Amino acid sequence: MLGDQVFYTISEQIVQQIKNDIFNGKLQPGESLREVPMAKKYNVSRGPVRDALKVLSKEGFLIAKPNVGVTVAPPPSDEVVKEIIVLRRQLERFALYNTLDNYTAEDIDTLKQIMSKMREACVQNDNRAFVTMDLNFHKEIVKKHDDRHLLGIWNELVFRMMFNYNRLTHLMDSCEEHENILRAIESKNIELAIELLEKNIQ
Amino acid sequence: MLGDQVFYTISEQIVQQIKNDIFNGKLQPGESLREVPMAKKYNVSRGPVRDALKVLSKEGFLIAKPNVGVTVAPPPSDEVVKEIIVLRRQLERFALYNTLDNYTAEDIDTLKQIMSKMREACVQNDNRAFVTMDLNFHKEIVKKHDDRHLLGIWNELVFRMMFNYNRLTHLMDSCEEHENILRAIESKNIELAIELLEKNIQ
DNA sequence: AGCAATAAAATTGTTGACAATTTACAATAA
DNA sequence: TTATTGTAAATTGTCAACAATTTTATTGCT
Repeated sequence: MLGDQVFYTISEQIVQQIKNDIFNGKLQPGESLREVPMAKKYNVSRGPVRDALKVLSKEGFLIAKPNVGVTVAPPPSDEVVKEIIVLRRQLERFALYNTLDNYTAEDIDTLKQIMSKMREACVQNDNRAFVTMDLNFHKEIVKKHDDRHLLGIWNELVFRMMFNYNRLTHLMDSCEEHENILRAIESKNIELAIELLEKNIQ
Repeated sequence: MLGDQVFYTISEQIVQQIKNDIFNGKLQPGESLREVPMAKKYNVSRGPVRDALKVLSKEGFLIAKPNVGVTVAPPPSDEVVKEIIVLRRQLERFALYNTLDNYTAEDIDTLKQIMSKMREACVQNDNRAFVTMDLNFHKEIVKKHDDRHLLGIWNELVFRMMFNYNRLTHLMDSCEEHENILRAIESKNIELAIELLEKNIQ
């Protein structure tokens, strides 16, 4: 899930590692994360571990309590996941609605590149890569809006969906859905693009 | 904006201080925040300053760049604020809808206490206190839902509204609106409560 | 056996120092 | 004059140690 950056601080890499451990069940809800043993495990000082835990707490993956420590957060309930989906639809609709007129060939190209990787993930039956590209596709739509706060909020929504990372199912027809969205975006058909976009978010 | 806790770490207090500085214009969008001078200013070591800057970055108040530092984020555009309001309405509606049946006398009491403080703020013409209570009122509604992820998302929305903290206007009729919401909650009139709640969010 | 008090161990919060990276400025070449 | 290179200063990232707080273990009493 690391992105455009080329180099990553130790702390950032630890964030990613812990996320992966949560996603693949190595870290269970309620489990305590201790700075000292983790620093030992990763063979670094407590500083970057501490930074990582702070970040993950704000992203909702961990629950921090001052002077006590952090525990792994439980995943959102199905009920709340459904609501997140509603919120995502609203947010992405807004983003697309306000930016579609400004899509450049470059933007389309970016989406095409993501589509290409998504297709490959379909072919390879690589669920993880597929979900990553799926989210990247949607992220590009949100990023197109120049107010970065929108992306900040979107991230907060998507982080919380990602607890169920391994349950996000790989649907071959979802590939085609994204193609259709891309086509609608390319032809600047706002109604269709939004309709297809919303349908896709689930 | 500090809440239920009794004691606060140095880092948490610095978070609050920086937020206040952003709210009252002492820190302007684009301005760099340097760990070393800030540590000097607050007469602490860099550690808690660093922690605070990390937290504020994830909350959207600051923009962090690895190895470079952090700058104050620009406020959200009016357009995005409007969207945040839409998202808030959706989220708070969801929260209230799913919890109204479970409201206890204690819950009502909590809301009444907040209302009481809000009334006082109205009387004293204290805009800051009023806005704080306004948000606390809404926060209680979201907190009533036992999945804390909902509150996490709500916080993310509200943090970004708070850039315009000093522009959030004090409306005497808003006091009454909250009273009406409270009354509808108390009598478990879901339709009315939700209608009034949504009307109030702006 | 259960509970309370105390002590010891573990852990978090903070500090100051060193390493790595970026920024600012000066000198040199085109 | 402008662009490039080199150096110094500033800053961030990380480290190890100490202080403060919490958790766990032990002891004593009922």
